[in-house]
Amino acid sequence: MTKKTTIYDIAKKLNITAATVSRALNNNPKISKSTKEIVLRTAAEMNYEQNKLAQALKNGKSFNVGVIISRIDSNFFASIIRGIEEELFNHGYHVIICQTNNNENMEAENINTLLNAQVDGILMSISNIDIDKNDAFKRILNKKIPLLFFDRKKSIPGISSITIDDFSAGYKATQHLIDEGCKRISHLTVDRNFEIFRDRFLGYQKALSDNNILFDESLVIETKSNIEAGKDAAKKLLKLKNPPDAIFSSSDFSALGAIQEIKAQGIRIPQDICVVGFSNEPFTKFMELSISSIDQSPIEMGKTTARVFIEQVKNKEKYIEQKVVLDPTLIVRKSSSRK
Amino acid sequence: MTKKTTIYDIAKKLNITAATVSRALNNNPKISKSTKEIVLRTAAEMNYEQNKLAQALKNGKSFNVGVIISRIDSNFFASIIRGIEEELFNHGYHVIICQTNNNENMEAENINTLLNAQVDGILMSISNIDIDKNDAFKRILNKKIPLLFFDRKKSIPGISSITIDDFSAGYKATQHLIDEGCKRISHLTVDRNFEIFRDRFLGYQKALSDNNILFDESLVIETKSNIEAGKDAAKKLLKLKNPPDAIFSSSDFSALGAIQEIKAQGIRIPQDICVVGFSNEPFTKFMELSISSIDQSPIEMGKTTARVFIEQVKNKEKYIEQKVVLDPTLIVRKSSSRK
DNA sequence: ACACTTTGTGCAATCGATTACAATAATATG
DNA sequence: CATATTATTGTAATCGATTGCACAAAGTGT
Repeated sequence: MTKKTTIYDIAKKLNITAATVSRALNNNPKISKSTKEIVLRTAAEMNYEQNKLAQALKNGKSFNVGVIISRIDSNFFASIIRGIEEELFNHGYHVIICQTNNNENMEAENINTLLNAQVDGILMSISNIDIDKNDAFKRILNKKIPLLFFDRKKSIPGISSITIDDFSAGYKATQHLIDEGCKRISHLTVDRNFEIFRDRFLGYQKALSDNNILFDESLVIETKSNIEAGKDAAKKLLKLKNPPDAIFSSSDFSALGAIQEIKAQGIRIPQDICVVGFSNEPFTKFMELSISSIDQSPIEMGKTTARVFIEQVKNKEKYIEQKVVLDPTLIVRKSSSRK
Repeated sequence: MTKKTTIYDIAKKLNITAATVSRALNNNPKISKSTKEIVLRTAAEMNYEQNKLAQALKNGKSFNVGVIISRIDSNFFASIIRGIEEELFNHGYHVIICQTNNNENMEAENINTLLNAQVDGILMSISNIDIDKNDAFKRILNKKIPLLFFDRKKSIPGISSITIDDFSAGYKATQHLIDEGCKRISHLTVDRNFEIFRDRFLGYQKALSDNNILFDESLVIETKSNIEAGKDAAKKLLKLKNPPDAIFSSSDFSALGAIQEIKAQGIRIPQDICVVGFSNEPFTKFMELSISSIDQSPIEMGKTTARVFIEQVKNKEKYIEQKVVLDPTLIVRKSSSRK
């Protein structure tokens, strides 16, 4: 069978050295025009293709980038990866996907195997709040390859991050609900140990206080990001002696669950209760009772992450951490517009 | 800074050879227990980690697998990748993602760069119907690394594929519509040059004839898989002198578009027209007027693809192509149940 | 015509790990 | 005690490409 041809094969055929072939292929200026031509031609004839592994080993650069997320089958993360892949492909990089399922051990394991695979960088949305206390994490820093956070970040000096302004998003959503005439606004949060959820919560609080609405702890519920959790949260809220007239959820999925529960109880949306979700998952738009949500422009987030990575690779010495903050967009739909 | 430690560093420290270190680390039976122990201990102390690149170069095995799809930001493909990643991770493989956006040139380019990167296999849903006439494709065969098709396959001798039974799916959906009392059933197809779409169409035809319903070419419309295309198709159908009383769409997205258009024209679903989509995208379940659809169990499809790949790698010699056909499940929802 | 710079290639080491073969030490056999 | 075995470890080549240094041929200057 056709065993792959190497620069040695080309060299032998032309009675020159592999070194010369390598230089010719890399368009090294020290090689004469005539040799370059014949090498190039011969390489084409012999169907030569560079072995990236050998190159990677020699240069210490694999042109592979690891991307770690909790799970890929959510539109948000899939879109981010789409953005990353598209952008990096143009620079010759390949994207290696890893999922943690929000498991901290998995996250550490993923980091380790990616490092062993000699990736040139790691782009991740963290699953472990205390990632900086982790050995795997320290290995990344030791190796001095770029590490970037997107979405779920942790503020660590020297590490760039690409996020949306979650505080602003929380503020916008809440202000919108207030503008619609809501007075008792509940907030479904996830784990506030993560900066993104804390910031959304803080934005929510700030909007309340800016509008002289008293913050009521009992209206804040910590849930998982899924439909069932949203239903449960809604049940709790509706049982209150003084139930809310609006819900701002940090997740589209729990927002959907809440909506289902609210409707099941015969309460009207948006007349009785307005709802705003988060992430602008496709289904929020498609439903007859479309759900207002915060768009995080995930493709753009992915592309930006890729771009920052590329910059970092190019200016290794004079690298300065970047904290890119994208603007969230509130998308008002039926679930929260009373006009 | 901490430069990575190699087996040579360990060897030097212990006054032995790198060969011995390598053997000790690989648990080679020829190495004495005592040396193994001290090597292992020293390796740990020095934070040694295997360089997979060097290993890959030597062994001709990178433990990377390329996955090529049209785009990752659809639930169907994202779920497949989830399945593939989860399964392959357990066998030490990493997944490299590539997107074609249904562009044939992109597909060829992706194959080429993956091969240069020395992936150990390529799993793909094809974007190019004539892929077998492609040079990039021939390179895969020449290299003798496993190539598997999932979802959009092309029947090529020697190449395994993992799909659902699209004929059966088309049949089931159509039969269901007939059972609901529909007589004039339209079919929205995509590009019937792809086997999956042709098979769905053939299943549709067969169900019709099995029920003595005359096939009417004017009820078959070729569309793209998106909402706008679905709307356009519905417009055409509703303009017919004898419009359909059911639509079986090969895509959930065009089904959704059709539904929107139908409702906009004041026609009732499912009373006047029943609709069945394809792929069981999440939104089909979430909508108030939930959409019947065919579930392709994408995660399972991904896992199966990964498993077949692993098998193939393990039995290189006695490898026999496999055509795995998973069973599709019709999920009946409101858009097509008249009871 | 001699000394010196260019220009173009070759030599050989290197990246880090693996492995066939050789060699030595340790133990067994008669 | 000499030889045959076996158990361990070392030597060196290999995977494929890159690159600093050396060197020969050709060109330039005086």
